[in-house]
Amino acid sequence: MRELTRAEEEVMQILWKIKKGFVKEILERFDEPKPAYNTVSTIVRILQDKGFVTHKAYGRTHEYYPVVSKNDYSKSQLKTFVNDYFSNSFEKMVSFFAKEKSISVKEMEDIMKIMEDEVEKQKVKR
Amino acid sequence: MRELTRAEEEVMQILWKIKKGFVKEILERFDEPKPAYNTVSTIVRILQDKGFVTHKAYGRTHEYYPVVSKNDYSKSQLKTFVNDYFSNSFEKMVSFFAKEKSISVKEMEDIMKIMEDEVEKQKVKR
DNA sequence: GTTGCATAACTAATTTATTCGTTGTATATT
DNA sequence: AATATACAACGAATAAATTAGTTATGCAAC
Repeated sequence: MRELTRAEEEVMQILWKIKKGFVKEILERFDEPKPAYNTVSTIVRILQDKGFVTHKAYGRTHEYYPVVSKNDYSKSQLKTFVNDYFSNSFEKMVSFFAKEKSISVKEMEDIMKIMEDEVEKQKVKR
Repeated sequence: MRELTRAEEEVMQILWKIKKGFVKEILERFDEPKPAYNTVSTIVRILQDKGFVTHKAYGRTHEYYPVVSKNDYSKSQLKTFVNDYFSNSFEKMVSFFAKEKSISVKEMEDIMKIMEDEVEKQKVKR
């Protein structure tokens, strides 16, 4: 999956949030100082070329919406990250952050609960 | 912490791996097609300006080594990622990947073990 | 000392990304 | 129908990143 540049990612984050929108609506979601209308319009068209969004035309105006979901993109991004920084091991990554105390006890307990359920589910399947 | 560009990250990954090295040694680690010596030299000097590496001079030649550890950089990167894609919740991220089956049962079991230990450690401290 | 080689520093060239002005066209307004 | 408005498309201008040529300096070999 192609990478998003900074500017492109910012637009995607907005589109993921609002689900669909006209350039004008995307522009509104930008923090000050807002870019020019044309800047957003250009970025959106680049995103379309890259296959991240598509549009529905209402006469002359276009309503854009994501084709690549935030989940799919984040999956691909984290995969690259885990590969580059934790030799492709999720376990290494998670345990690193657990030991670094970047994950609170509460979070760890919640994660463990989810994992227990998942492990159970996988076992049942067999 | 500043971000690394693609080219910069590639050099850092090499430096993190070899611990320290002269430009020539860094160059050797590149896959074909290797960039020009000067390209690597420039990137390393940019990394120095950005504070990611420093050097020890042996006469006219410089031996470069990382100032920012791979751990520190990955921590900062993942923090940004979790913030942007999982509203700053580690738990959301990990459980998303657990449910996506990007984490194997074996990995989950190992992670749970580590978390149990960590939770225990945290509790003892109080 | 002179020549040749290795290297860092500097700088130019190229590529990629970002930003936005201009233009043309469709639609709405009068 | 004429004018105004809104928008997408285009493309120019700028900025940032990447790549590598050129230059200057130090050191080694002779």
